[in-house]
Amino acid sequence: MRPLTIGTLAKASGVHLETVRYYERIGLMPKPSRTASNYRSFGPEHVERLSFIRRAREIGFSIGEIKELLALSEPGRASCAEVQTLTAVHLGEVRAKIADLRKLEAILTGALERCFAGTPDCPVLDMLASRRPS
Amino acid sequence: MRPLTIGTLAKASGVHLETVRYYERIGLMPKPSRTASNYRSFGPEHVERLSFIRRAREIGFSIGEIKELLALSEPGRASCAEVQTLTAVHLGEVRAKIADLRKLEAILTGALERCFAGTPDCPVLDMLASRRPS
DNA sequence: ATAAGGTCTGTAGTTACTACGGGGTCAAGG
DNA sequence: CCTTGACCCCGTAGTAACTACAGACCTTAT
Repeated sequence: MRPLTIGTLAKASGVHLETVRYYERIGLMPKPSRTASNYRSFGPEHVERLSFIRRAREIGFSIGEIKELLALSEPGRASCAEVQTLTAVHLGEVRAKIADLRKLEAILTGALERCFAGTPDCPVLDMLASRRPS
Repeated sequence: MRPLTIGTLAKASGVHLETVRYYERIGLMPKPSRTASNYRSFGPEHVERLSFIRRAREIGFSIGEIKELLALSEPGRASCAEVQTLTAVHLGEVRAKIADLRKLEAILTGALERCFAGTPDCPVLDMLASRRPS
């Protein structure tokens, strides 16, 4: 497997090309070597790291959290416990967000149901105008 | 009730002071009249509008959507149907987000459970390294 | 009179990208 | 050999929705 250009790496990892450069700028990806004509030159380890990052982002980890995960995943750091903690914190955030959204769902559903009941004024606007959540 | 300063308005409506100025800049709040010394001067109608905006934001409407809601709520526009549509669209988005987050919750929970089972390698990092969602 | 606290403007920082503009480079076809 | 199209370079600016200054001015109370 010979060196990949940034475009090939982007396709291989499923990350937008400009995002790869962005990750390099913020230090999430290492600065790669360059060809004679100053093109970035990547290897399979970059595909792996970038794919890791993409999956972690999809699961909702922040860039900061991913930096920690990557640091913890370096060989020699028997850090499962710390990864666990980080994941548990993130899981808590996800659950909190779900709870919030369910409340919103109930509010919106309630307002819409009153709409279909054919009330004179608009129940959605009423709700927004005067915090009557029920 | 005499005119309110921006700080009083902010407290009365529950919106951060700098956010009030921001809303004015982007045209979400009207430009208020000014005192002789150039202080903004607000009335109760501003408290109402700003509270409406805050509640709509809490329910997750975007600034753009709130602009529409405010336009639709002006007297003379019997627009309950349009408000309904907007709300239904938003409700759809909320439900989609809940569905996404529940998937994430399952993934994270699964990874953590395998952790507690005391496997040799870190299941969370394994999952991120090699898309094995099960 | 002075000190504390409120307000003014404009600008920059936040998160995680995405898009542009103006230029250099590479590979294939004619 | 030259051109055309696709790729790459860098730096900057834009996105959403704020939040946080800095430095100046004003008001209120002691």
